[in-house]
Amino acid sequence: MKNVTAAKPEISVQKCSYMRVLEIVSSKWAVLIIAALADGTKRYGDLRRRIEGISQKMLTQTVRQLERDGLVKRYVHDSVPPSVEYELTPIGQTILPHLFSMKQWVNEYYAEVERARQEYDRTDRK
Amino acid sequence: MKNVTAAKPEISVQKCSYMRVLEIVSSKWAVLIIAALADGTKRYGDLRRRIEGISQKMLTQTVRQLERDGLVKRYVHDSVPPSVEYELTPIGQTILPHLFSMKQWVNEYYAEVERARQEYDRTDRK
DNA sequence: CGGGATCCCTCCCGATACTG
DNA sequence: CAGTATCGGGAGGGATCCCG
Repeated sequence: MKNVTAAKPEISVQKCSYMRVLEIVSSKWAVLIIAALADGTKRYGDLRRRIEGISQKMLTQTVRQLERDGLVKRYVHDSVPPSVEYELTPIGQTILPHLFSMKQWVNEYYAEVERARQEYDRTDRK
Repeated sequence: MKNVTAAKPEISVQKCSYMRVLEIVSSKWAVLIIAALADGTKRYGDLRRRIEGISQKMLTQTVRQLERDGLVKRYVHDSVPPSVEYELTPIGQTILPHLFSMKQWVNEYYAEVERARQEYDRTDRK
């Protein structure tokens, strides 16, 4: 008779869906860029200004990755000075409700999380 | 008349809800641990075995952070050998539907994302 | 304006060894 | 069994300079 709690890694880092979520919306910048594009197309400089603290390197890099994943479309206008616009693709749009619902969750529970942290730091700290 | 696209960082790295989401469910390990605890209390070793590829350092560290945030409760049984169990708190439970729904999203769109990647690598690569 | 290319440094995290 | 402590490599990402 085998052990019921036998070793079977049910959550594989390689295959499981949760890893794929994080593979796509991995970085904080990815989430913020998608959020910034939620209400429509934006230019590069607009994004840069709207997302506080992002460096151009990370903006470019992350927006490229989102484009590669098919979540963001990049439009280059042949003009002087150059103008580049970014917008969410239909697939990119489909992730918005999930982000919104996560946002709702935070708005509802963040206060409790902060209380828990203070409690933890007060009692369990050495 | 002011510029309509004036510089107003609407998405602050410091304050916005999306950052708080990532602050709580930041790492991949956090998500995988919560997922592993979805169907009930687990012992330390069980978690370690169920989550493929996690080191004990990251398991301990992440589980501690989740405990600090009030998402996970840690039970220490005074026994020899020692036994420690982890389970989701009520707050921890409330995040599960969001994770599930993200999982659904991935299952629905991941194929398209992979297609987009291949397309991107084929055409836009140098 | 919208990037590309570099330098450089932090800190994440895995590996390893030890403990109550 | 369930951790803690320490070391070290490597990648993430910021700062800076340059370009079409």
